[in-house]
Amino acid sequence: MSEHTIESCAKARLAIRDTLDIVGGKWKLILISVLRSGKKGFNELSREAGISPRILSKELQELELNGLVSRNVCDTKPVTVQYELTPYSGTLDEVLNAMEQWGQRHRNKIILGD
Amino acid sequence: MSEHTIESCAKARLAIRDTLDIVGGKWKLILISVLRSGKKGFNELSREAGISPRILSKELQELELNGLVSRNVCDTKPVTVQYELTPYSGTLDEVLNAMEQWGQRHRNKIILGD
DNA sequence: GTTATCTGTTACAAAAAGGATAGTACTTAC
DNA sequence: GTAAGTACTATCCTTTTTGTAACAGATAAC
Repeated sequence: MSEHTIESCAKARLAIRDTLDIVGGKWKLILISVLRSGKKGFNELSREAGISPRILSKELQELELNGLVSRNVCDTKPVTVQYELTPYSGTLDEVLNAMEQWGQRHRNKIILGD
Repeated sequence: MSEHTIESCAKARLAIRDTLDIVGGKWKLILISVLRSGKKGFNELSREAGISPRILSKELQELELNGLVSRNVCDTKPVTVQYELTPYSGTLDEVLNAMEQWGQRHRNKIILGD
């Protein structure tokens, strides 16, 4: 695990690129993070994440395409749609947790004067 | 840890955004991954990572600014520069490992027919 | 019928990111 | 002095990403 040969790093790079292709960018991980507190409607997501409808629509489609989010249309008065994390999205938990922890620690490090 | 309240998710989102600000984008994590196999020169990095000098220069400056990479000028015949991971970059190990694992598993899942 | 809510889409614009190519400055080898 | 290697930088351009604003279709409330 702590070996970093040239070949093992080539594999690592490929894997990282793959991951970035799926959840890279400004919004994917944020949206998943938001959805962790439960299923949400479209406008709800837009407000909570601070993302414009246009981008949100695109991001959700990509997340759904990659099996990370499910979209359920509810037969309510004004048709509502519920977005929800899939079980498969749980495989990203380690990534999300690691990034959350690092972000918090780094922020502390900066605040405490580098 | 498995609680995902609205407030805890707000914190999580902030932390994730912080992390993305530092190591987001197409190259940062790739470069760190490459440097895990040892210190590298500028052209060496450019070749191994497949990144153009202009972008490489910019990315390295940002990584150095954030204390993740150190730049050492060597007093050799043609002046060479060695880029190396700092100890602090080790705090990203969990993030990198998690992303590597996820990328590999996801690739397998896709190859094996989704 | 006007207004409001919900889920989006469309058209347009701006900004950020990334890439290609060439060139600079220095040194060493031939 | 010519070529080649080091480490970049400058310029220009394309692509990608993100954002803003408006609008559409459907239903309900007033």
